[in-house]
Amino acid sequence: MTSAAPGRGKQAVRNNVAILAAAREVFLADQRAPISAVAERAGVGISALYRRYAGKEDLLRTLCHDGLRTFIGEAERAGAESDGWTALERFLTGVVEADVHSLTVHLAGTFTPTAEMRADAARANALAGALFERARPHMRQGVALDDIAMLLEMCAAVRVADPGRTTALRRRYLSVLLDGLRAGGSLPGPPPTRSEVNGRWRQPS
Amino acid sequence: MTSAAPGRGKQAVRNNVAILAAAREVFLADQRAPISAVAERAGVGISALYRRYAGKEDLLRTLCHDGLRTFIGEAERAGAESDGWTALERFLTGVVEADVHSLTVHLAGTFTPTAEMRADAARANALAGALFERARPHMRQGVALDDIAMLLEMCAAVRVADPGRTTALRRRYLSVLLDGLRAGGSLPGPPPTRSEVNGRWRQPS
DNA sequence: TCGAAGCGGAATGTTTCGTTCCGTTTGAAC
DNA sequence: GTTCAAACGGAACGAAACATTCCGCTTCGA
Repeated sequence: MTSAAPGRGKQAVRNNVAILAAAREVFLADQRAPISAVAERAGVGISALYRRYAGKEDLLRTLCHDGLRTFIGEAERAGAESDGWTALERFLTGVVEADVHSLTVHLAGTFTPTAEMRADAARANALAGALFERARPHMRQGVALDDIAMLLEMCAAVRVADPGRTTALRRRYLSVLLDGLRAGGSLPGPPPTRSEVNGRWRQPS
Repeated sequence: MTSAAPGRGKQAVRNNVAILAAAREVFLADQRAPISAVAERAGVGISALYRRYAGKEDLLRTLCHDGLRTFIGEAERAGAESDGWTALERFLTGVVEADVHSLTVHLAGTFTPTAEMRADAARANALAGALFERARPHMRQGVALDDIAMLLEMCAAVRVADPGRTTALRRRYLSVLLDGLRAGGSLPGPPPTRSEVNGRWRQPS
């Protein structure tokens, strides 16, 4: 599909990217947005969407999978830091800035995950777990890996009209949270369980 | 409507409460829930709803206004604490436990506020501002009142299937946030502006 | 026994969307 | 310049989700 096809090859290549970018923006702003909003934002007809994706669910799944891969990439890159705390900090900052959480957790439940996605999710979890373990000595007692997932969720909840400001504010509150993780004393109650954190994913039927 | 009416007075009184409680539960779980879900949860027919409220918007407005009053009540009660930090802490804990935020901010934009609501909102703001000022000496530099609004929003984003666990987890992360607020050092970027925080409210047409 | 206050829930009308379909456009190959 | 498969745009269609209305039935104080 590079340029050797008869017909509108160039436009098709451009649209491949435009559609994914538009879908990202639209579904980040509203996970329940209609698919027509994606087409409109991409400056494209609806048929251009259906030529590429079998349906809405397929598009959402693709988007979510992309987010998962970004998550994995951030984790791998941050793992190169020599200091454990710095690594975790860099990882979380990267994830928050990419707004990966809105692409993954918030879209979960709107589609049936593939086997490959579940494998990637497991890998993502392992990487995050490793980062967490390295950073644990720098944190207060009782903090668990699943706490981190919830903190990311909290950051994703920060949202104002301007996307740039949204990112800036998230950085601000991630900073508060990270400082809170290093404070002394113990935390009230137990951390979330694995199933509480993963409760959003739809089971493959 | 106590018991002097002909017809089904007793049932009506019971339903008054049941419907509001059901609406609270349903709309806390999903702000876009259909009104029929409220009736079902209350164990009541749809007409019982429409006898009391002019429509969905009216019900949502009532619910939101109740939340606003709870917010004010918490602020007044917490204001009685002698220590400024303890007062803020108690206030925020109370607000988070009552899940007031999901009832107010999350429902804003789904109805047109009344003049009385806007007056109450102003009063709520003033009370929160007073609590914040008293606590400010205990907090790191650069924290603003509007930051507090965002922190509440972040807590409201914590949600798992079991409501009891949801409350417990929110307490846990509120604790992290509060410790983060007292940490040293400055925060990245400016706090949110008033309009960023209030952007959700629909203007009275 | 009466009848007004309440109620349940089917019926209605509307809006919102996902998906399909078909006529049109594009551009590489000849 | 002509051809034709690849792509498109967007109207049309059908299904689903909802808010609201309506009407016949129930309850219970007088």
